Amino acid sequence: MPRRKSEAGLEPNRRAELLRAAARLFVDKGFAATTTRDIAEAVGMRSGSPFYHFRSKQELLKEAMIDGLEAGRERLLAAIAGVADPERRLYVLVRTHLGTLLEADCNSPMLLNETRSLDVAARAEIAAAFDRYQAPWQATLDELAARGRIASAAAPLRLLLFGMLNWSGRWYRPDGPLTVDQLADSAVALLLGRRSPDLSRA
Amino acid sequence: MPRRKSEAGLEPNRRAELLRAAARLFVDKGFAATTTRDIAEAVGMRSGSPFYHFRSKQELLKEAMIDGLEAGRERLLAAIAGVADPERRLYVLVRTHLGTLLEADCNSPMLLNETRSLDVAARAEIAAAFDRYQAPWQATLDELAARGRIASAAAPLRLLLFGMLNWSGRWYRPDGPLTVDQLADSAVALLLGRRSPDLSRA
DNA sequence: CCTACCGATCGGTAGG
DNA sequence: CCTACCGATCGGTAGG
Repeated sequence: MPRRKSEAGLEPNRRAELLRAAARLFVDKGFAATTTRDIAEAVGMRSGSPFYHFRSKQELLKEAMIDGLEAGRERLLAAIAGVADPERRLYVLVRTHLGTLLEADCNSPMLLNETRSLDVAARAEIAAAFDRYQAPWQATLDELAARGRIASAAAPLRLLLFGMLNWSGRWYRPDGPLTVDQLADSAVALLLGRRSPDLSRA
Repeated sequence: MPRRKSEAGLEPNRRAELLRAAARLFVDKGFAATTTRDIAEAVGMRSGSPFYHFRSKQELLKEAMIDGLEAGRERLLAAIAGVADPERRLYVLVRTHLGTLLEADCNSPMLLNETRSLDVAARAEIAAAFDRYQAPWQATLDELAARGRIASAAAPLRLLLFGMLNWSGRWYRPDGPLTVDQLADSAVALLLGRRSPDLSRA
């Protein structure tokens, strides 16, 4: 069921619409299993039309990933602005990240999966965007390590942290027994070595 | 470059060979991006021949996943046999799981990703196999919780744990600075709330 | 397990 | 952004 016909150029940003639809489909079905026809149909276009906006299916993926990471980064920076206490800041980072992953309609971190579908040049762009996304995390972990609240801000800890958060995109169900707030609490408690007994019944 | 011709039935188990090749390719390129021709070629068959052993590409995936989970489970059970202390047993579980994931040539847990490509019946079989895989973990976590060494053995903790372990399949490089032993140490230290200062330089 | 093949689908393009 | 289309590839099958 196609949407209304576009009025010859009056449509402001079909490109952004395509990117959102593509991101959603890539997350749900995977890059290879998603058809450019699926994407076109999702925004009410004909099969060839996405190629008026993007050179290739790969470019659609690359742009969707970079846009998603950049939007996520801006959400992070806005959320931690003025949060001086590093423990509190870690919580805000975790909660905001889980929000992007589990609540926003474009859970971009899950797309990191699909980097393998890109060529070397595009991979480098993704890596750079992900580094920017990681920067506020690294700063906060460094601060926590300096104060002795975590053992180390070195690679293993940061990667284990992203692992436990990102994997939740695979199993978390919004209609399940666990709220995103509770999940964020559990993750932070685990990281900071607290017992968080209030969650033992979740 | 095809292998030698099979001598009419003397070949014992081409089926298992196909499953190993399929698992490897599915992990590396993803299910949808892997061609049944890729799989055939990997074991020196012609394009149509895998369908002599398997009804469909989906069946190949399902069998590869179940075999992988079952093999992983047997490795787990063998490794923890006779390990009475639950903290030590947790370490052995983590280390063995990481071995399956990062060292064995069939890192089956990564295939859990591809469950979405299966129909409902097959998904139920996978879920059952994964439950069997999880059983020894749950028992150990319950024991640790009963002794107060972790806050809770409820869902969030177990899922966060699998998350941080499984995600490592995405970034871990055997030729990198981190050994699998060190990674296992970091993960267990995080879980049990220890500081593990010996890893602060990794 | 191979040969030979089919129908369907897919990414992408020409030309407007 | 649509119409109309192409070449390539893919999962799967018949028949031996």
